[in-house]
Amino acid sequence: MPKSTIALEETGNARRTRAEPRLRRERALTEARRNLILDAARAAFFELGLDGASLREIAKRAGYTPGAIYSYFANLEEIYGALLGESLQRLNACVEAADADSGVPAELLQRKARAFYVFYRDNPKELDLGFYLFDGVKPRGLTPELNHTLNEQLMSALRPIERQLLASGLSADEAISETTGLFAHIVGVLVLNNTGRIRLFKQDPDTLFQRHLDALLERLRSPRA
Amino acid sequence: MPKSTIALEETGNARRTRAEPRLRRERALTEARRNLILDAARAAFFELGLDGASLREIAKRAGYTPGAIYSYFANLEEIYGALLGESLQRLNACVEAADADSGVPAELLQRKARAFYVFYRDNPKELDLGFYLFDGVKPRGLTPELNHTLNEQLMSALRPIERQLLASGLSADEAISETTGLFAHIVGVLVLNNTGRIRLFKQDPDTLFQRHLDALLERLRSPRA
Amino acid sequence: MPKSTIALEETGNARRTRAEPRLRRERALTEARRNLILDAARAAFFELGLDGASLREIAKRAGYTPGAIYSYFANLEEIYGALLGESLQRLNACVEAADADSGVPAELLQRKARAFYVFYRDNPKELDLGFYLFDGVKPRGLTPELNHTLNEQLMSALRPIERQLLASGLSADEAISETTGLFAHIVGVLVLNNTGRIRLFKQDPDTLFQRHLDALLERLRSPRA
Amino acid sequence: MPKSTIALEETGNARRTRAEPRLRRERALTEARRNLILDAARAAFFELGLDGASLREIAKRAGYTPGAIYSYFANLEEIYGALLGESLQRLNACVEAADADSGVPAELLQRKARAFYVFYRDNPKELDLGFYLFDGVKPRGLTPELNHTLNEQLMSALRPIERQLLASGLSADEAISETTGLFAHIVGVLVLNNTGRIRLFKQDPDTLFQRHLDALLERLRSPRA
DNA sequence: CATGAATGAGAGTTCATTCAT
DNA sequence: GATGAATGAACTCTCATTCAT
Repeated sequence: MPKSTIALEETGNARRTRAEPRLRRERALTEARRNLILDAARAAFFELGLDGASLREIAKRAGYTPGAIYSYFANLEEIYGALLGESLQRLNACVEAADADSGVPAELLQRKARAFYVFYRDNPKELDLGFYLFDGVKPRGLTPELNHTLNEQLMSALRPIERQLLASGLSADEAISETTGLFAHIVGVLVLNNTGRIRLFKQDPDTLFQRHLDALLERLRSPRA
Repeated sequence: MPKSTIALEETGNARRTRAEPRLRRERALTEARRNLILDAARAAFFELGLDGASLREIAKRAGYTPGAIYSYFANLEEIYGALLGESLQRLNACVEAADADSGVPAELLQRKARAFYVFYRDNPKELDLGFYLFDGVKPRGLTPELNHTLNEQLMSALRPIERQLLASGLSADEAISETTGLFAHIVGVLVLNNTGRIRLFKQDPDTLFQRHLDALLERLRSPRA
Repeated sequence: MPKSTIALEETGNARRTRAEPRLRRERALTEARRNLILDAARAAFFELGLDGASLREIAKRAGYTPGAIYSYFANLEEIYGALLGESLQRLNACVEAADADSGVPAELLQRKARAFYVFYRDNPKELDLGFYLFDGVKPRGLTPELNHTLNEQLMSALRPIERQLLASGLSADEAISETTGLFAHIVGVLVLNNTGRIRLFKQDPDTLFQRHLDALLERLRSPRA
Repeated sequence: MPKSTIALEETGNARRTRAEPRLRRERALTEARRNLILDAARAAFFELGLDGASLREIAKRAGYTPGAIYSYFANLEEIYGALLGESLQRLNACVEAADADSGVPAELLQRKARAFYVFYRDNPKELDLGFYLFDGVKPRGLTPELNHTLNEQLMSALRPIERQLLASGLSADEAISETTGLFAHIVGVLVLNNTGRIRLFKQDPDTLFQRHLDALLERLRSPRA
């Protein structure tokens, strides 16, 4: 029975069916090469910053001629976009992986927030990347769809935090507002840290962040009347 | 006679005070022209951003040819540095000018903090400028001395805030820590705002900042036991 | 048996006539795909001009990848050549289709000439195509044989005009000379028109052409003594 | 008296007055270098055609690096424009220089027209140049002003012909119409000649042009009733 | 002090063509 | 027959900086 079914399937679009393995393999190879280029781009970006991550530099690191890159990406900005998308995916994974020993919302909130903070603290360049590509700055490369996707990914990474704030008794409005505030604080602390400004004040970012978190938790425990 | 005059000029800052009128005039002119260039640079930077404020563009706006600029600045980065210094001076002026109706420290604190926030909210490009030039990223142009001066100017702009925190009863350590936290928060909120990220969350920066300030004031009123 | 068949196929054009059905079918398919590519090329050329009709663009429109095109054409220029051949075929058809109500040579001449003129007036890009590929400019692609064929096609399109001039009483030499003159005039008027030069003089191409035709007809009626 | 006048002139804007010789010399040098680049461009264009006259090629021939060209021309198209302007100037000179032994309008007309024809017959590439830069094809480089100037130059070169037609008794409308027709004919004959098409018909351009001219003169002599 | 020509390096991008698969 | 990755060369243009004048 199965056999005849297969046979039936093979008549008609047999060519497509038989070609599938090859197609799959080639698609996988293409994907792999695309990733090699992204690796090169990421490395260049980490070592040299956005300005240094020129298309030529990326191509060189990937072992390609500049023109070859255009088989995989429409233009340089698309590479940046892909890099950012990838980065946000890793961020999401980190935040999702963060877990608490107990089921207490406050503790889970803390873990999620710390995961977010630590991700960018340990990968400072990724913060730059995120802020390079923003609404309407560069005309080409960052299509509205991609922009939308990237924004969604960012918001998705913050959702676990928002969820714990809701679970802690905040209203929807308050939850999103506090989430944004926390996000802003993390960004601020890390920007100051990355630019060496925090050292000026003889502070360290971890303490600053923890203090902010504590204050937030405290506010949750005893809300203003 | 001439000899002793020369000798006198060479001691201390005698050169400046007793300088021949011609020298003094020329020095003033040089200073004026330097400022003309800075004006042009600032305008270019505001209108076109850091990328658009090329040396050529600045020269054109200043009515100079590119080469002439090098009579007043060692290189482009030095112009950026000077621009930042100037910006910090204006920031300081804004913060100092902020005053309270009453003498209550909490109110003065609020006014000073708001002045700081508003300055960067209304001049978003100056924030970029500040973060472009940071420790050890760019080799040339930003000398250690200039870096030190700029850092001092930044800290000076925050000192009024720190002072009010002290006046409100915080310890020296706490005061500086809270100042840094406030600074970080402002930076974070504005970076998020400038990059269009705040709109994502349907928040607005003023509310976010005010909320943070309120929480701080609250903390000052009823400190944790 | 097979052997003798092969031998037969190899003599003369036996191969084509006696070809196995499979071969014939494949040849027909190849021809069809070649035409698909030419259709795509023509469309690209009409919409984007010669510069825009890149091999990539043609391939994309034909639903092929760039490499595939080389199964049907030796290079890009050969495509242009084929396009021109096709264009000349359509030109010939237009001129042949032109007919007069009466049998008066002068009227038929006018119709044929107008048909020629109108063809290029309404398809200005085809004129460009014709002048892009000319003697000895581009080394590759346009073989002497192809060049010969194209020239024959062009002359063939002008032959009806020449024939009517002969029928109107001109000598062979005069006929060919007037034909060339008419051709030159049409080309000149249309080049001027396509490049916007005619508007400069506030003239319109149709009037210009008609005036020239009238003068020619007048000359035919009352030849110089 | 003169002396004191001079002295008076020198006070006030003395610097400008004294600097004049230097300025003049430098301006002359700049002009000379600009011309060197134009020479290189013209040579490249004549030898390699418009496609071959790339900025790199022009720079190489002028002994410059590509970037240096931009001190003299805003972009490649501006070079083409300058080349065309120059060409039209020479055309104008040729037409103006053409003169007749007698004062008969018909003869002068013939001389002027021949001058126009001969100019483009002997400099066939300049015809291409003229048709490359036309209304609204290329966005940059050919500014509306430049376009206007070039158009004026072209019309100016045809004006002597128009004038003789008027002198021969044609109305203003007829004169401009015949001028345009003559222009079209010259263009047509030469395009056919340059692309090798005239040889196909075993004609030669000079005869073709002369025949057209004769027909025109004949028409002038015995106008249609 | 100021010019502005010139360098040299580099930017992103496009292209016809080739060729292993 | 068809793919599509890859080359290699080319393209225009921009830039900070230098330096003879």
